[in-house]
Amino acid sequence: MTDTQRAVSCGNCSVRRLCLPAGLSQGDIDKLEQITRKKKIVKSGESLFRTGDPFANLYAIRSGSFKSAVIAADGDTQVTHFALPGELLGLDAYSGRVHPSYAEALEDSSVCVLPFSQLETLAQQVPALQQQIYSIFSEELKQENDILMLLGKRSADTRLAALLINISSRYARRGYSASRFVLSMPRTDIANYLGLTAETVSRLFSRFQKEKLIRASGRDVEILDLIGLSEVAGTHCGYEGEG
Amino acid sequence: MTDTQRAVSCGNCSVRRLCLPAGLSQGDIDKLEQITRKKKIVKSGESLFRTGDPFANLYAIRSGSFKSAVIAADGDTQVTHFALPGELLGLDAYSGRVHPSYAEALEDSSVCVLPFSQLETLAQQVPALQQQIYSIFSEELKQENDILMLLGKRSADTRLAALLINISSRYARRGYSASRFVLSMPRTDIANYLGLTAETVSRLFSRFQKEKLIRASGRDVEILDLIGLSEVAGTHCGYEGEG
DNA sequence: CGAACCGTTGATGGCATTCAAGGGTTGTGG
DNA sequence: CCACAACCCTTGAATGCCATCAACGGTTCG
Repeated sequence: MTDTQRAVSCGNCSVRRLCLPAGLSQGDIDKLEQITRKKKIVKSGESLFRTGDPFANLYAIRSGSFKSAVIAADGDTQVTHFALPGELLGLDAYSGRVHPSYAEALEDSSVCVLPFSQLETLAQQVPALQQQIYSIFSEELKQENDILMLLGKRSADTRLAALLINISSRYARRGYSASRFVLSMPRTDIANYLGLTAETVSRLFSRFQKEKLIRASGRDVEILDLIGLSEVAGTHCGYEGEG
Repeated sequence: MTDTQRAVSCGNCSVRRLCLPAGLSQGDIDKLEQITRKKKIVKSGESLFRTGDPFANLYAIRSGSFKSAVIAADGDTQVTHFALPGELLGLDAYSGRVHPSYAEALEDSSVCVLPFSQLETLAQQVPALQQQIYSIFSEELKQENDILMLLGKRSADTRLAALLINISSRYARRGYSASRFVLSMPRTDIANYLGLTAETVSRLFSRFQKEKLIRASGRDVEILDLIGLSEVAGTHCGYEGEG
């Protein structure tokens, strides 16, 4: 972990429209910047926080990606989220003052460290920030409901198709290609997240490829037939995350 | 829908320790009461709000119970939550200004209507209320993660056992018996919530009864062997909701 | 060069769904 | 008061989807 005291501030951050500053005036952003100065580098495979760690900060992803997961009593884990730049990690730790989940970098990544007590105080003074925090909480709840639908009702192929479309649209929102991207997570994480096994996911990648829906080579994915893929997803990319 | 302008205020509400007033001083509760005056009666089977309704209020359950659910593009629904007195409904509607899910009474119920704009303003002035709102959001996120684990990884019997223990502990917290209670929802809703079919749930009720874990007659349930039931749940009643 | 991890593919089996039928309860209207 | 419809719950039998077990090739890294 390293601190990079570069002149990267919210005002010129590439994901400011997707992050806490969204909807804030320049003056408010200036105030926000005073508590987002500290950055942290997390290398691929390293943890940003672990289950049980005391809650002190939220983390805003500047670059890279993370998975977050919960651990059951028997040690079994469930991946609950793949997080991309602009998204906040640690929101579920507020009520218990302890992180109930852990977050691990899927690639070399960088985050802003947000001391929550300071954020709380500032939000008390800046209604727009307050609203943005509510909005992020609310959005996350909405997304989780859509994932519940996916896990509760959908077949394996539908789940994977929905995930691919979801990731595609999230990349697109960040200015990257919607049709071609590199997955940052291994098959096992995808499988875990979707409530499947790695073998099933691998078979589905093969099948989608045979059906000319995608072209995939390892983690390199190209969507060839978005309409077809959407049909497999049943347009249950109502779970579109953010799009 | 009827208004009951009785002298039921937060200060003497039976679920105040589980609801918004938790952690507030008497003075703050007095302020809160001024925006929680309006009550609403919802009869069994009626909707409190529907998918797509504009967001204006949060609702705090005073008595009864609700299910909330999301509807997919193909009309398929997924029950996402069973809500008991003291819990808040509508939090997922903030960011989109529209209810992404609907809430339906499972029995004749009563709620407090909380105009969110007023709640927001008050929270700006009362830090303890602000914190309680964060806490409720955060708690909800934490619970959803636990449900994801249930749906993603667990067998049918584990899911049902975990739900029974969860409901039991939530009733207990509200001063009712933890070992004997009446489920307010039909088997189909339980099945939908757990990602199963009604037939499977019914079979499990029978099996649990044969194994002397519970005694059940329709929706009337008595837990005979909490230890045994917990073992089936794998102590994955880490999804304990609130216990 | 070997270990560790990752991804793929095949064969087999089990668990939950699906399809089907029947009984109990509630509520309504003749 | 009875008949009938609409639910709700239960149980049985058969199918099918996905997990499990197993083996193997590729890549990375020490």
